[in-house]
Amino acid sequence: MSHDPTVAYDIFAVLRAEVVTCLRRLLPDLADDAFARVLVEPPRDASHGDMATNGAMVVAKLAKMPPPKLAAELAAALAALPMVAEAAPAGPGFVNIRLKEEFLLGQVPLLLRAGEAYGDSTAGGQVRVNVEYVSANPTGPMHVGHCRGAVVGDALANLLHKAGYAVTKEYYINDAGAQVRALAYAAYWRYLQAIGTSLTEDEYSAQVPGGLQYRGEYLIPVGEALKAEHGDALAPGGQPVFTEATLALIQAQTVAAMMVEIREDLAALGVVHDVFISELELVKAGVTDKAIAELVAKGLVYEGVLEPPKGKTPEDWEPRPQTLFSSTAFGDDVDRPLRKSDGSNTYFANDIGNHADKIARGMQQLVQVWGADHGGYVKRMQAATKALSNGSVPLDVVLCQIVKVVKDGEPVRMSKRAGSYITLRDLIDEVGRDAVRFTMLTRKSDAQMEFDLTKVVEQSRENPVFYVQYAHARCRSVLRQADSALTADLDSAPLGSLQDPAELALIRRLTAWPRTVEAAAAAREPHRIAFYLGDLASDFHILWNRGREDATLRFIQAEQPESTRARLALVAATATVIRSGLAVMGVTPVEEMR
RNA sequence: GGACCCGUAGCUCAGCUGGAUAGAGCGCUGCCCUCCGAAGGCAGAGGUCGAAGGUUCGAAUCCUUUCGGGUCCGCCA
Repeated sequence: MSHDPTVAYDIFAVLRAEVVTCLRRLLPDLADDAFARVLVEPPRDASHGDMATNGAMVVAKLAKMPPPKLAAELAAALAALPMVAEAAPAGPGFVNIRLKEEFLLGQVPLLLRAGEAYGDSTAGGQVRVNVEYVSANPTGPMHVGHCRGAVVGDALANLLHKAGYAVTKEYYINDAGAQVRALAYAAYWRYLQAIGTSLTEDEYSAQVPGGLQYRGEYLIPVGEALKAEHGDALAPGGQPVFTEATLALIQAQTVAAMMVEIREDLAALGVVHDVFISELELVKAGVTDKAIAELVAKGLVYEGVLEPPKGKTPEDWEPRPQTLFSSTAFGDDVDRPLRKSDGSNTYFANDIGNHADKIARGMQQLVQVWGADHGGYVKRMQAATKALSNGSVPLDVVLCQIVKVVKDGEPVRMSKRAGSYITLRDLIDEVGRDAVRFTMLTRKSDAQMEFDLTKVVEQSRENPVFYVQYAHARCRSVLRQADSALTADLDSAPLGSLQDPAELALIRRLTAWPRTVEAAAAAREPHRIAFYLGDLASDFHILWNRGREDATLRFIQAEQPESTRARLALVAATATVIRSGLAVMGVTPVEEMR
């Protein structure tokens, strides 16, 4: 494999290519796909070397050779490579690889030249990926329930971008259903109050279909704004007029006001979407009808009667014919309704329009970040996407489990602003944006999480937010304290003096950053970045602590400018990778701890 | 009744898409600060990976069954 030796790259990918080349030469009769499962990874035990490959074991069967024998031959071939110091068969057929020191150390200057772009990958091939996340109903301020999805989605989008995908960050505004209509009624009430109505809240509520919802105070400014713009024209004499025109007008203005607020909340969290798509606009533009017509044309829509759910039958269940999409043809459990009994579209039908629109805009892969309560919705949407794209556009859904907010172990419930729940703003005000973002990524998204307001701001080893930030601050501190003559052009510093196991371990960790990015992106698991940074910080702190016991291991050595420069290069490289990782997470690196 | 997610050390969680003797932090036990980098550091104990089968050279990881927890199951989004 050829690669530009002046550009930083994933050395694991380089070695993997070499392993495959060697295997091909040893086994010329094997087909290419025989090597698909060949891996080159860091060994579990560092004493095994820098890398290990399962290549011999993976192809041994097809090659009709005992794995250890093939491993021995592979090791001999690998040992001849210029960057390899030693390659030896081990265990059931692994080959352990020890890299030449200059090759390993040589990664540091490449990394420094790449800067925060280190770890950028071409794996995505600039494939157009649409990542939709948050998509909270525009019916009120964002609350903590939206927070995890917002952070996970944003970090995932950043991650995919870094991995070489052409990413669109998207927000789908659910501004067409019964919920936003209920919102319009609620805003109407605040408007009536603003212009001075004789109605009581209960009297008004009695006139509203389904009763008055969304009673939080956050709609008061909307009522005031409606008054400022329309006077009492929307309710002459303070009496409500429930015409479609009036309600639609109020609804549009209220949704717009809520979206302003939601965008502000998101901005406070550092989340900025590229595209906001309106459900209502898609329906009006005929996108939704067209998408469903497409399904009809494919013979995937029919009138039918669904079986009641087994076990727990709803009280008011009545079998009735419905317009159904044949999602079972694509792996769903039952076919899904597209129309409500009043003839209007179900949420699912409109969401089909949403996904059709993404496909029509040329998206090649779709990612949805949803709350766990939407788990039952995954198969039907994947079915619809498959049908619409003839299987060419995959839809991945990342489900985020519930976050329980606690303080000192006690559940926290009430919001200062909105009464019934904790707003996103409350959370950010309490612990800060960076702590929120980092902490939301310290668990797999499909695992439940407890968010402890006390622990996430604690300055201790057990708080990963602090631990990683501290490592970066220490790096920066060292670089500030060093003589500026020593910190110039660190990418040309001779590094031969880096010999301590802790130093080499840190370098190995740094070289694992590109493959970490690729693997995390492939798995759609941004939490892996947080864990990698925790490991990297740990390696760095270990090295720092060694300097306490052994003064010769301190970074700045007054009498040793050359080894000082080598270490400063390593420190700068560490800071660079931490920043690179934090950038994916959307967390600001700090220069000092305060 | 069914679908999806989770179950790994006393606790909170990783485990790089099937690899070597299953890891980390906290907690626990024992050491280590006159001073030069202690918002700590070093070492140790602690596991039938919920259970039982299966697939294969090899399983915490894949399949089946089962037990516990969560989410959800036509006109909410």
